[in-house]
Amino acid sequence: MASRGVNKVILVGNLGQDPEIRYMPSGGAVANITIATSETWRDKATGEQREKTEWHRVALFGKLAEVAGEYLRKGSQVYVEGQLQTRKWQDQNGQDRFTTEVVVQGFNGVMQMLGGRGQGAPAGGQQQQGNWGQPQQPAQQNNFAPQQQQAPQQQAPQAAQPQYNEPPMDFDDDIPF
Amino acid sequence: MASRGVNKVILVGNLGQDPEIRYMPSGGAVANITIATSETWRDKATGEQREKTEWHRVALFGKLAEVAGEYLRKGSQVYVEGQLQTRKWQDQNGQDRFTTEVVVQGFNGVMQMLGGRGQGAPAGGQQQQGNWGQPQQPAQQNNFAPQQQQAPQQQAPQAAQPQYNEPPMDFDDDIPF
Amino acid sequence: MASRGVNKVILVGNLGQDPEIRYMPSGGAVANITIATSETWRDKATGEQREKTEWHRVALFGKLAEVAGEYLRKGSQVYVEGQLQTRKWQDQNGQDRFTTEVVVQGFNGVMQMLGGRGQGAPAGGQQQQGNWGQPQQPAQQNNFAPQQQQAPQQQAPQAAQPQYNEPPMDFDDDIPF
Amino acid sequence: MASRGVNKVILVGNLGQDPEIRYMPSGGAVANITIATSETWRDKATGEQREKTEWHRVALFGKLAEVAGEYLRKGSQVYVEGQLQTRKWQDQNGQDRFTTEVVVQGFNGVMQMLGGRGQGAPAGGQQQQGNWGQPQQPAQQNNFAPQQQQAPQQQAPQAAQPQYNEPPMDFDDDIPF
DNA sequence: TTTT
DNA sequence: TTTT
Repeated sequence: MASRGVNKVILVGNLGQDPEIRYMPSGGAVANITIATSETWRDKATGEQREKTEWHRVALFGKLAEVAGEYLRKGSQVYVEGQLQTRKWQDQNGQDRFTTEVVVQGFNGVMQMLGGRGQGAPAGGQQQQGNWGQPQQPAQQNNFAPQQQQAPQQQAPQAAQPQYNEPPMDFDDDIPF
Repeated sequence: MASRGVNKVILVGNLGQDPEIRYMPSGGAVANITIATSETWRDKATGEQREKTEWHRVALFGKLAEVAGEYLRKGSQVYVEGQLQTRKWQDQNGQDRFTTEVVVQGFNGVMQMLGGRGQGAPAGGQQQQGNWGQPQQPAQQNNFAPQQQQAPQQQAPQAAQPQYNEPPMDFDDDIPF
Repeated sequence: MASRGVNKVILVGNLGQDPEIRYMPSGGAVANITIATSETWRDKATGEQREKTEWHRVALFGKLAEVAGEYLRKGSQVYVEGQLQTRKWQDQNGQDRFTTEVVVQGFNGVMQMLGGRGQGAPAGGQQQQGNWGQPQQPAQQNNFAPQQQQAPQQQAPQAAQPQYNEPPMDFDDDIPF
Repeated sequence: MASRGVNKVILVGNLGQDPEIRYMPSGGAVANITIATSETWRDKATGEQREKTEWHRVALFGKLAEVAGEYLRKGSQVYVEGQLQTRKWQDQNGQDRFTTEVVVQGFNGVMQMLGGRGQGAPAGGQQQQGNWGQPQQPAQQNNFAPQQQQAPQQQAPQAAQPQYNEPPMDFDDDIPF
């Protein structure tokens, strides 16, 4: 995998609902989540406090999807880092439609649960420590060069290929996707 | 303006076409550009080199829009930093449609032309060196300043409110957003 | 203000100690905090779980400093976005020393407390839920607005000039700055 | 590898000098570069244009170091994404000193040369500024390609592959808008 | 020390 | 010095 340019999205927000987990034919997990970010400001004219919430559709793959499915819940606060991806699908009338998502995958992808113990309680169990990334050598200045190149690999094809061609999740009407 | 969460997009890529500049009733400029980022990889099955290009719809506002209109051209390489925004509109059948864009505005927004003198020639003239960050005409600059810098409190609402409620640029049907 | 290039740091981590608040001659607040980020990995040779913590020196200015002083505490989880800045100072022997910090200021700067009610209790009171991003007293909020939002042109110079010329916080000897 | 928190630095700037390449006992390459970012503003008091340049010390490892050594030169414009790291060393008096660097490595690390041929590096012609637009030894370049592409598990190297040596996207008919 |  |  080589990339030309930079395509990066960073979100910190709360889940609008529980993650939806699916499995691809390959067996790989996919987690769809929606993350809310919002801004508040005081309306100049009326002096009232106003708020606007932006909903982000996020798709996590592989190990990150599993972790999301296990530990994230509606309301969970999360940090995600991924890339923008627009995919095409057909609506019931056969018309082309497009959906833009934030795709989070091993390499380029990061998912960090925030808030500590207080939220995002694991589904009936304690959180497994730090295994979802892919074990590898730390950023130790002295020994990584060799190890950097050892494990990362299975991710790239995933990153470049179309992930899946299905219609978007169906949400409530007022959610913008 | 206060924000809850983080909503950030960083792109480095090349413009697919010249910017389209419009002006809002308020006089503020809006520039629509499309940025390509791409990834290449070798297909595991066929061994062929493959490439996938992602096109990003980006909307710049105010001063950044003016600079974009003046200096960016099809093929220009650019760094933009903005936020994801999905807006709703009605297609010709009255059906709700959604378009996701990267919105780049004064505060949270950054736009940096890359590559130096070689590209992004100013419209109808040679590009002035090192001046593209600030319009050459102070008058121009001052026209925008009130909205962007001297009255930034106006920025927050702009940032939070729907930027403009117009149908998306009319493009070909096969456009991925 | 115009910038050439991009200088951006994004950190999510926990405070090693309570913020240290100071005030500049101008009256502006400065908050110094240290943020820990860490990585864990399994040692290939020994098979043991290992961890490496990186400590970041962060300086917040103006309103963000005030908020930090009011709501952040040792252990608080926080998202900060700022820029790298290296400043020069003289040690007791008159030798030049350099300290690199993450500077977080109004414009380019972002500070978001994470984790909700569970942590970072406000000094001497219970933290209101979902309100920690904005002081409860509108008066407070308005007090800061003039400096940060209504007169942002004053921010740019601040951002570009050396923020303060003092020796770094004195920490324990083993702290990496 | 698992990380707690986020430690991310994004820089776009120009090299102050040619990269310095070293090799570790393991054989892995390390490239040290310095990147300048700057801000300009108008001094409120004097009305003069002022500029402040920030210099960043960046260390690239492994494949990215090799690419940097081969293609980057003094003046080259580059995008790097890495993490902050402070390391301890002893000066000639045996005193502890600390140096903070941006460490760029395979996974978390990104290095993208900017400007393409448009910016100055003509193909096999006179080099305008630096030579990084075109590989000096094509053989060398080809050495990397096979590894990157035939063994995708060696992703880190792939990430470091020369991006810019491919034909320009042709922005013609196949553009989705 | 870069760049404009 | 944090956190898990």
